[in-house]
Amino acid sequence: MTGKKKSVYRLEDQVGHLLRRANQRHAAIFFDSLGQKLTPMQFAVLVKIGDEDEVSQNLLGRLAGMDPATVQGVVRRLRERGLITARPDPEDGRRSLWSLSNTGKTLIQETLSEAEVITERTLKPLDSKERATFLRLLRKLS
Amino acid sequence: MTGKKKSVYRLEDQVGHLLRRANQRHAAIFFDSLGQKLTPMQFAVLVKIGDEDEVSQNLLGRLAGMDPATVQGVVRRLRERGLITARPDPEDGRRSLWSLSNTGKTLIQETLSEAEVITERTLKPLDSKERATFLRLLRKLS
DNA sequence: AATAATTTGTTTGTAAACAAACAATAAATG
DNA sequence: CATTTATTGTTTGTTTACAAACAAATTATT
Repeated sequence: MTGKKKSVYRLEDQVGHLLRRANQRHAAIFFDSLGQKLTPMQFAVLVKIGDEDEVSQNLLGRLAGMDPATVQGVVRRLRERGLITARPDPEDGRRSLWSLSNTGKTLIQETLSEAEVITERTLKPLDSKERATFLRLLRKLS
Repeated sequence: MTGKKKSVYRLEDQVGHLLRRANQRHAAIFFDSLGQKLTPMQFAVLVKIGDEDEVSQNLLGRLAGMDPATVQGVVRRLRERGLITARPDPEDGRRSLWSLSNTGKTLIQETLSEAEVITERTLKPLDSKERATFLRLLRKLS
């Protein structure tokens, strides 16, 4: 009477679904506190440009984990708002080098502490030990 | 000489960034195996309609974790492909009740086992115990 | 029954996300 | 040097995602 138990596909148990939901929750938390100023990706791009001083679009995409076609739009909108500026790379005719404008620098400084609160709020359901475990395993999946 | 250590905001350590990256990886795995047939959300919606037999758009959104405005588009495209059909709810003039067409049922049956492989591939970097831990903690964050 | 509040679904607008195809430049290879 | 290969960035098209404002139908309240 033994046999293979019929597997039921439950969407809410799938890792993909749960990752998506966790992402949604984080995005909502982000929007709640910084939504009037920046999107998560705009923030990420500003942080990364700030880290590196000057970066090409392609490098920026690799640093922030974005497709080149996606970088395009994010960078354009930040430029339109005067948060970043570019100069042509003297050594490579294809590239332009992006850096933070003063407005951009100010905005990042203003929002960095908020960003830490966002991370804290996102991880609130986990205690300190769980957080470490979760982040360690999550890193393996990314 | 003690003092608060200056906190450095590293994007790649933030839970939001890692969740996003893990999601990206999962989406890529999904696309690799089912990308020519369905998107992750189309698949999720089909599964959920199949679970419930008949559902309204709003309920569908809650079941699959989607905004009503997002459900719109997903449902429209599935209908255009003849994978789902609707009838007006006789008891509520606002609703329409959606169900799988025969084509939709067939497609789900064909793809369900692939979906399990996708989950498996996504979780590959974790061993069995890590998977259980990860899913437990991830659930707390969604 | 009349009014208020809720629920269901739509529309518009903005922002990612990425495949696919492409042009231009640079680097490697013969 | 000439050709091939790789890199950088763009454009187009499709899909998801959600805020915000809205119309229509239902339910609750007075």
